[in-house]
Amino acid sequence: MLEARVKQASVLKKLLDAIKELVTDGNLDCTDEGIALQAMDNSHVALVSLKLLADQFEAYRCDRNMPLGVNLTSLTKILKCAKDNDVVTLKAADDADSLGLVFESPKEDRVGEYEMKLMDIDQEHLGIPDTQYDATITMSSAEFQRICRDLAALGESVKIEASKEGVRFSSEGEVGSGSVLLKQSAGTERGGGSSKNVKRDPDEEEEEEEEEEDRKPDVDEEGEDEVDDEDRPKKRKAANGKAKTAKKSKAVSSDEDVGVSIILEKQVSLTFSLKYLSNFAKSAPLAREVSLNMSNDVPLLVQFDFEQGTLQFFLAPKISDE
Amino acid sequence: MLEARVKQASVLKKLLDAIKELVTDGNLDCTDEGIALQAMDNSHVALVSLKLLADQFEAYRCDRNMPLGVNLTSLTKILKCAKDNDVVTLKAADDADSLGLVFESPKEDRVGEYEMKLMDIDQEHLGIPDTQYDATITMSSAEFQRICRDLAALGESVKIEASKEGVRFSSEGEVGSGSVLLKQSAGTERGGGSSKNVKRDPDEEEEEEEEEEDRKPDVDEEGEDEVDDEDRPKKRKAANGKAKTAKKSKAVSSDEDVGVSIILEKQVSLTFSLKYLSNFAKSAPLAREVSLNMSNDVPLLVQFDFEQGTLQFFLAPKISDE
DNA sequence: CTCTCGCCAG
DNA sequence: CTGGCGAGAG
Repeated sequence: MLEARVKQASVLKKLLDAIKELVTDGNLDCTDEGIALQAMDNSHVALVSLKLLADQFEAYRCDRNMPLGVNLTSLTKILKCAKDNDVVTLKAADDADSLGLVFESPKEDRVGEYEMKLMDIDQEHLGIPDTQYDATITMSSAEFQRICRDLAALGESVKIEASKEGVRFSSEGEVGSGSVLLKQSAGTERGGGSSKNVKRDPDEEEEEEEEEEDRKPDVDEEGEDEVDDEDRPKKRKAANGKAKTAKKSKAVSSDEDVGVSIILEKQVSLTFSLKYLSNFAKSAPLAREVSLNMSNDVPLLVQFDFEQGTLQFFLAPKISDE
Repeated sequence: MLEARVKQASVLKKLLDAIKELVTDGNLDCTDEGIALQAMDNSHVALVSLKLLADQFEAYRCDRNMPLGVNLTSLTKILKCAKDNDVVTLKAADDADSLGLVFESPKEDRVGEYEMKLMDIDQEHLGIPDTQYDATITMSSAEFQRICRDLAALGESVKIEASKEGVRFSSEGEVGSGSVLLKQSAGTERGGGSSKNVKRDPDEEEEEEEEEEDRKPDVDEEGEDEVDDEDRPKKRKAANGKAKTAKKSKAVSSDEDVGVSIILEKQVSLTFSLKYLSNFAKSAPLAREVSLNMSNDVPLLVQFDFEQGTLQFFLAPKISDE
């Protein structure tokens, strides 16, 4: 059986708000590691991958792996019956054909109990390769959302160009064209080689400043990128792990300005459908930061790390990237 | 002639928002006691009864009883021409075929004068029996509205079950089923026999506690209900009066949490159309509290007591209560 | 989290 | 034309 307790219904509500437009049905894959959902969007263009970690639940128990086929529209409806601060408990018996949801008010004077019918969903579970990206941009999720909304007023697609100086989002259409350039935050500039300290956590800046002196700042370009290729990926992976951990502790605590950080192996310039990016950006309420991970001619990964887990979106670039 | 002055146009606006969907035409019965409107809803399923008391008007004069047949849709349109804080004066000459409305800004620097055509409405004035109900639930009107909205997402009807422990609203439909249980607020639990002090006003709790010792708390079930039937109704009626008065003084002043109180003669379980209940719940802006009065197989009374009077809705239960 | 505005459906 | 729903702002 499954029994998973979430302290704040708002987290689940935000998650569903974030993905329900892209995906209407999907399997909640429940294991002892947590709950995951992976699905192509309705038009099979984008991929959504959600992971909720077992140890980040208020309480979690899953005796047996089970895929719970849910209609996300229905789930959204039912979650609307919970107030943001309610404690939510998800329950499913083995082989159950319904998912139980219990909403308890913090004062425990109000209990809502709901049952949602489940469905069988044939799921091609896609393995997602653990790609190393040429450019990783970390920025405020709200800013990302704002940029998508602004540029969507102009055109259908956005060109994202990442260089050492910053990242440029540009779009054009009937009424005109526009672009937003975000400069890398001071003190965080990194070339491809100096990739150990990835996280833009202000608390870590001192440490980073020191290490910077032992390194070669701002000198690496594509040519050099080739030389130490066997070494770097491993380092970067470690850094990513650190970034994630640090972010989790911050997501709830601080609301100071999120800077823009760019980790660059190689300049990239890719064009994406703004319709999809705007949809991805709806996850902004989940996490202060978003990371955009890009390599030329490879699907973009847009990732939100939040308290309870990770939400990833993948989207292939438009072919004509000009 | 009639001349009735209301200090805040917002009250009238809220009233019309609350009933205009149910009733499109009705007689404003003006007497020296005040203004009343009673009408079946458009589909003749529910009954709406509004009473505005003469002495709660800023000024009130009615020389002669007169029914003013108004189209509530038109009245709503005209009231939209008033700002919330305007002082409204309703005027009607004897045998007039129109109702005059004057909107004066509080600073008296703006006066709007409107005339609305009246219509002749044949009205079967229904006597509403002064029923004693087996269960009276008093709760936050906002919460009531919320529950109606939530459950309306699931099904067409709601089963309301009142017991000593609390009240449960439940509904089911295509996507699943749901129920909300509201527990009676602490210190307010009452059986049917101890029904003199009805109001859940915290200020009165001490008094209630004392009197309770002279009574038989929580021991009455159906069997006993029969024995003192001649005695209890009178007591309870007095209590209802008290409740109303106390509520009025609170409606505007405090916004502390409204608890849930349940006065129970007998457990009841009734099923109602959520469409109608949701419509009733639209009156929530009028009053912090709502009372649901139920007896098995008898129409539900949903009552809102507000500063200027009382708004009641009656709805027959669905036949299949299960 | 509530209220208001704009969009979509009946 | 009106009401319900979803999104954005205070």
